[in-house]
This record gives sequence, C-alpha cells and structure tokens, in this order.
Amino acid sequence: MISALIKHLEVHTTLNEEEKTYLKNNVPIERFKKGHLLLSEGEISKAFYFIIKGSVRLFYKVGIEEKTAYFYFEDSFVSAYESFTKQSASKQYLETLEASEMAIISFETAYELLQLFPKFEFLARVIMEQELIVYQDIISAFVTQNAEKRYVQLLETNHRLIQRIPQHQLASFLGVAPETLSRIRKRIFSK
Amino acid sequence: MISALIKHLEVHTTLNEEEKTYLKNNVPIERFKKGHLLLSEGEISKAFYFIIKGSVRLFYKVGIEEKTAYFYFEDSFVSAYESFTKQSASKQYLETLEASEMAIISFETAYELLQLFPKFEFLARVIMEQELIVYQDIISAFVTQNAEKRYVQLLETNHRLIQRIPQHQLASFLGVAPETLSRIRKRIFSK
DNA sequence: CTGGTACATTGACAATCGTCAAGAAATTTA
DNA sequence: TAAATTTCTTGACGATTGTCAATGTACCAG
Repeated sequence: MISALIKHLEVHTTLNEEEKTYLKNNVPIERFKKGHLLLSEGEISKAFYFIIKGSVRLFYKVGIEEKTAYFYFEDSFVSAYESFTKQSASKQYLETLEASEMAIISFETAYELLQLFPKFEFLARVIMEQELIVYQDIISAFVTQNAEKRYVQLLETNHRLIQRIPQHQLASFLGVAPETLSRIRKRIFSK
Repeated sequence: MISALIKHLEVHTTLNEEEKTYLKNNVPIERFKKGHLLLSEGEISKAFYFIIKGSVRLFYKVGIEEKTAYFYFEDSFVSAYESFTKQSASKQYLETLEASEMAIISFETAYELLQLFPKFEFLARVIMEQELIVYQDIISAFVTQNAEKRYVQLLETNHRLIQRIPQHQLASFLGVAPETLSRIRKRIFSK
C-alpha cells in the first residue's frame, strides 16, 4: 500500500496528482520474510526503505558478534545513509526483524524525484531533520543514562514496540550482555 | 570571516553574488570567550552556528553532572536540532570549549534563506545528509566498541583535536569516570 | 610572579558486569 | 505434533569499573 508512504509525506506538504502518480509508478512495494537481509557489510546500498508494516534492525558485526544500533518500525524511513548517499561500501547490516512490507526508493528514483520535483528537496530536508532529532535522542540516551534506566525509559515510551524485539538484541542495543538484561528485568519487575 | 562559511558551502554548489551578499549582510560573525554558553537547558534555540575558529561542546545535565555528547570543531555546523527546528525548550547545552569565532544563522535568517533561494533547500539537505552520517558514526562507535577502543580510535583519527579537549570531558563522552580514562591512558601508553 | 583553583593521577575497596555453564522456556520447522 | 533449535534465566566466579581519598600537576587570576 503506497498510500501509507503518501500519507506520511503529506504530513509535511501536499502532493499533486503528478507527484502521486510518479510515486505509484516508481516506488515498488515488496514483502520480506523475517530475517531478510536488506543490506550487508561491503555492499553498496541501492535503495532506502519506508516501512509500511513490520520492523527493521540496523546492526554491525564485530568479529562474530552482532551489535545492534537501532530498531525501526512502521511509518519510518530506514537507510544506511553513508553507503546510500556516497554509494560506498556499507559497514552496516539492515535486516527485517519481522515479516515486513516496505516501499523501496532506489538511488535512481531518489535522484529523479529530487530533479523532477523541487518539493522533494524540501521533503528530504524535513525528513532528515526529524531523523537527526531521533539520532540526537539516541546519543543522549547513551550518554546520560545507564542500561537499566534506558531500558525503563524504553518500556515507558515504547512498550508495545519493545515486545516485538528479541531480548538478546535489545541487550545488544543497550550495550550489555543478555544475562545482564535478564537480571535488570528481574530487578525491575520484582518491585 | 564569513568567507570560511561561503567556502564551506561552495564545496557543494556555487553561490552567485546575490546569495553571497545576502549571507554577508545577514549572517553576523561573533567571537565568544572560552566557556560561553550558546544555549542552556530550557531555552529555545534562536540560531545555529558555523564554527570558523574554535570548538563547541554539546552536553546534558543529569543532576549536577555534565554528560558530554559531542565535540565540534572548525568548519562544522552546530545545532540543537530539536530545539531549533521545533522552536521548543532545549534539553541540551552548547558551550564553547575554547575562545571561538562563529557565524550565526538565526531562525529567521534560515527561514528566509530557504524562501529566497531554492539552492539553500538543496544545501540544507546535503548538509543534513552529512550530519546524519556523522551521527550514525557516533552511534556506531558507542555500540561496537568499549571506552578503551573508542579512545584509541579517536587518537588515531583525531589526534590533534583530542588534545584540545580536557580529559574529564572526554571521559564523560566515552562514558567512563575520569579516573578510568586516566588508567586507560596508562595502559595504552605503557605499551 | 604567586597563590588558589581546577584538573589529573594513583591506590584501595566495594559494587557491577561479563563470562561460562547448566537448565528451563519458547519458538521454529519438519 | 514432536523434535530441534534458539532464546531466556539463574548461579558462580573473576575481571573491570566507580567511588572515595590523597597527592601531584597545570592553569588562571590577582
């Protein structure tokens, strides 16, 4: 359903029929199984994604260990910005956390959108501004709080979303061993 | 010297005389003493900054403790994005780390720039893209490495810049106590 | 130049976390 | 549905870190 993407964009501006038609004709929707790798280390990102349904995990590999940097859910854009914008080898992995439905904006389509419709230059900026706020928030949480407080904060602000994330991946995101998250949970829920 | 800002923008595009004149007339340059607070918690950010000379620290206060999130140096933009774009109360502090010279782009000027010159919509997007890459890198470092490795990496990639940062602030950025950074240094340099 | 203040180092000790290992629970898939 | 695999929990122990306190050093202001 491309309408989810259009609706999301129309929060910031109004799209005319030409623009909507272009999106419908050039932005394919695809379904992926749980655990599908959208992007692997060393690859060049050929697209960025808008999540219509499902979720995505962004992670790095350090040796054999997977270190999760962030989770994305419905109505979010997902991208390995460096690999996508510079068309360079990715250091990141993008993987579906659940069976997911996504709008796929290829590098060429993104480029053409910006060329054809100045409005998308504006949209891209606004969306990136919002992304930056999200990123500053992530960093803020890393810097100002320990693992336990960050977990409590996540429970309070994103209770439903957290239930869709396996605990060991959440532990990785919080920067602690899975055993430690288990003990944090025990402490919290025994109160 | 506004030319530093113009030069930085002209990496991505070419500015015509009208645009340059607008910048010269509307973007004031100010000098600040070391330790000057550009923005405090609770305030609404009225401007973003381009560092011509000097450095800035972005930090949060947790109780009486200051937690440093990032350092910015010459030829970088600095902004509390959330407070600036939403014109909302800031959770962040911005402070000059050294005596600094900065270009000040007020909220009104930024708005006008985007209205008057479509080129600045493009520039804003490109700059945001770069910022996003920087932020994904920061998060990547937090997630994939411990304090010691991050310190070593900083030494390798930003040796000169690091020397301008007091160690206890660097410790705060690395997420360890000042004593621990001191011991990390002892370990590294005894090799 | 000098005294004072802030900053950095070092040691000791307690608290916390990671690791290893074992068993329980949940989820996947044949 | 049952077996197999993955995930989660729990305990024990060693390693690392934070805290407190003392000392040494660097920097700034008068």
